[in-house]
Amino acid sequence: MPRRIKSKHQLVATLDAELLRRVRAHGGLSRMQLARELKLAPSTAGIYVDRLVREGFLLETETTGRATAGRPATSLVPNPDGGRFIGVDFGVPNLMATVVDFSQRPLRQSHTTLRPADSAARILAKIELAIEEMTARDPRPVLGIGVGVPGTIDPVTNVAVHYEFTRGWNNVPLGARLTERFGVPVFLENNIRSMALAELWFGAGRGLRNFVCIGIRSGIAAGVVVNGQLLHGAQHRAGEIGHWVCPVPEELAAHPPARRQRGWRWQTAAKLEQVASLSAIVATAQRGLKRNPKTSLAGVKGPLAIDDVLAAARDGDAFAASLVRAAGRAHGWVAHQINELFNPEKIIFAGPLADFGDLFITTVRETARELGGAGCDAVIVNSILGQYNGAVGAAALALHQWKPRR
Amino acid sequence: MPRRIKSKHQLVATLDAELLRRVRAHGGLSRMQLARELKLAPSTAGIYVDRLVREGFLLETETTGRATAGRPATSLVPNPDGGRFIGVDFGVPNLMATVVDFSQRPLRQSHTTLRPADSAARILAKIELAIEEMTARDPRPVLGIGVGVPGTIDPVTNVAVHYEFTRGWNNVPLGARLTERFGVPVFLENNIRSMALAELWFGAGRGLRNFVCIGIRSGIAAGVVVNGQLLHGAQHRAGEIGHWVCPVPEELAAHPPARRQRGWRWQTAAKLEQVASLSAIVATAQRGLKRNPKTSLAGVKGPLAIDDVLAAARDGDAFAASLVRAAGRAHGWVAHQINELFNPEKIIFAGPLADFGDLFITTVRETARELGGAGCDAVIVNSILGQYNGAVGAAALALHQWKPRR
DNA sequence: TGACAGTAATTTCGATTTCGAAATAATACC
DNA sequence: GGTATTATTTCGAAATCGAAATTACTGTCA
Repeated sequence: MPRRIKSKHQLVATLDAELLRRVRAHGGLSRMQLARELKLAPSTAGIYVDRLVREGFLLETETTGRATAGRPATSLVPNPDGGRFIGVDFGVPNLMATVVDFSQRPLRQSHTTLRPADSAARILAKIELAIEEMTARDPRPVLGIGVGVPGTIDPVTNVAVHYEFTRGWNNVPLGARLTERFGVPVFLENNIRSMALAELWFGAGRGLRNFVCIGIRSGIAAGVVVNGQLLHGAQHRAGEIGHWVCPVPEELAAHPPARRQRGWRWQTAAKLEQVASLSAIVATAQRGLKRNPKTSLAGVKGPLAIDDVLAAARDGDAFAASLVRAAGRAHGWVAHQINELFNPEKIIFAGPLADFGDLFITTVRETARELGGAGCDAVIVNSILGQYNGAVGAAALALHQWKPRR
Repeated sequence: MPRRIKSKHQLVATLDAELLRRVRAHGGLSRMQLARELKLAPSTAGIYVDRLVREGFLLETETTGRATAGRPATSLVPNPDGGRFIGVDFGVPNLMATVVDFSQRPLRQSHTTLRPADSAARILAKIELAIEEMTARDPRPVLGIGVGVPGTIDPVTNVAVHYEFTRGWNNVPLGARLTERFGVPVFLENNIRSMALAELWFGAGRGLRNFVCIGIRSGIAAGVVVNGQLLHGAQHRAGEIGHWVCPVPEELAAHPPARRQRGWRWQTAAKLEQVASLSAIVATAQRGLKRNPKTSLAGVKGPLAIDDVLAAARDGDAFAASLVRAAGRAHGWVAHQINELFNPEKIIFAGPLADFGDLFITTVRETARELGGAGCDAVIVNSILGQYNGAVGAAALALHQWKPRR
């Protein structure tokens, strides 16, 4: 007789949640399929499902056309009215929020900006405002809140431990604060990791057990999924590839090189973030304006923004395009390193460069293939989830942890 | 992040096996401690322990001096006579074998060499011979065999899939072959990963949940432990950092550089393995003999071996020492990258360079600290397990999977 | 068209496992 | 000797299993 390690308590505690997760992931499963997936006796699966149906969290749906013999399965889907979850994701310039229903469909979204000068208190206030906005004029209960936070967090105490680019952002008791304010469970996660969760549950990572999501915004970080689970590291600081010391594509080097080495340059001090993040690209563009008088970027009023560079590249501006391509080379190197180390099924790029289109990702692929010799096993793709990516992942974080109280 | 149900077949196969693992790890646990660790009711823990004692796999030991009030706990330890396990680890030049008893104490070890020209069949024969030698003149039953194999393996089918440096080493049904021959369960693992297992269970990784073990032999690879489990990757090919494209320390560059860049050099094509593996170091030493007439290495007869270089470095030869230091720099860069990506508790170096002493590891630490700016969170250490490292890990692999049949 | 075989999902219903709380055991400290 | 404290065992209750019904279909053949 096979013995289970999970005690009754632990099993009961998580079985409801796990069952709901599977149903959400597949969008409709029968009792038998659930029993097989969770390795439960059919009778046990039945007991749980029946209870969740009775409580209004699952709906039994009519079986759609089958052609197989045998009693048709009754499909179970999450009841959209089971409750709502809120997700917030913020980074240096943007704060995104979303509400999703119980079947994880987004109901509403909002977007505000944060200023680099904003204090921790100000950011907290803006988060609370965004959450209120999401719950306004909708009587259905909110069951949980997820927040994607830049920097390191402690998912046990729900404290935002540190973020290097916001003053005073140290040991902010974000979880406690929001729980107190809204009276529902709050879950924190690092924001690149919540992007990875979004990929895992809705995006290019659906159904995969091993993939890496690389988020390129003002910083660069990786969310790593191993065996279907997020990698956190000893101090929840895993994925900081922005600090990787990397080769520098010619075009992105701070000073023109003395001598070309097949288009790359090595500097001891070059961190990936200072080379191929959005802010680094903008800075390089700014520096290069004089040397590239023909570029359409010269006509931009005020300080350059990444959107200017991307728009110019899209319109065929050679200088802007060369910068995008150079960033693609740097990230191709990253993809190669990650592929060799993790051997993931996919490497997913997220952020404005990914939303931008083919020029970037094609260069990434080419570079990774070149460096890999035999080729790169991992499929390299752009995220297709768009900019609410992190917020949706954060909402799903709360949604996926939630379980009915027994 | 999904808290996954450890259902019966998933993470922890059976309570019996898990219980034995815990007892081995702690070297003596009471029923209560086991119940707490495994989150079982005390009564349940009691049932399992009693049965294992009855069957002769656990021994109840006298309680050693305590000072606490309350009924003293009866400590449980594995019965050394519960059975023996054999571990084999082979790489390009060496084949190591060991037998351990049921309490994972090594009983005997052996060492043979393989020649690069050896065919797959010849290697298989040598493995079988080594195993026989281990079981000879000892009537106690062998319960399992673990093998650390270079290259990729499939732990499900127990096939050695591929190894680039051995001719004909493709889809070798090593597991089936040995099971048939010896009639016991056989487990395969990649050999760097079995080194990591040895560290996890006996070495510098004891008690840690997140660490990385870097093995430097004729190739370079990493065994990664995340949440107490080995990382395998989608095709069981994770950890191939030997293929990483890396900066090249001056001293190890194939051609003297045109211009120094703070002691490093970047080449698009430089793979870590071609720069800082044992064979690369030997090759560089050989190449550098002419330019360094004063080195004691010039006096070595025949082709250089890595031991010559290490011995010379230990004796104060400046050229040899500079090569060791340069390898340390390269691996310091590796440690930095790994630290940022995984945020492990430790980074453990294994192989002759680690056995060699401080010169190497100190340079690694310094370089990692420099590159990390704020410093490197992970503790960087040498393995202290010596060269039977992988064999012991392989034996433990079998030992830890084993469970009494019910 | 309607019995009937075939098939697969679900339920039913004891059997088994595991739990949880209370009882018991074995010590230290007073 | 009594009390406090912790480990282990006891024992009824709850969870889960597994195999055997039962149900609800499809397809086939008279």
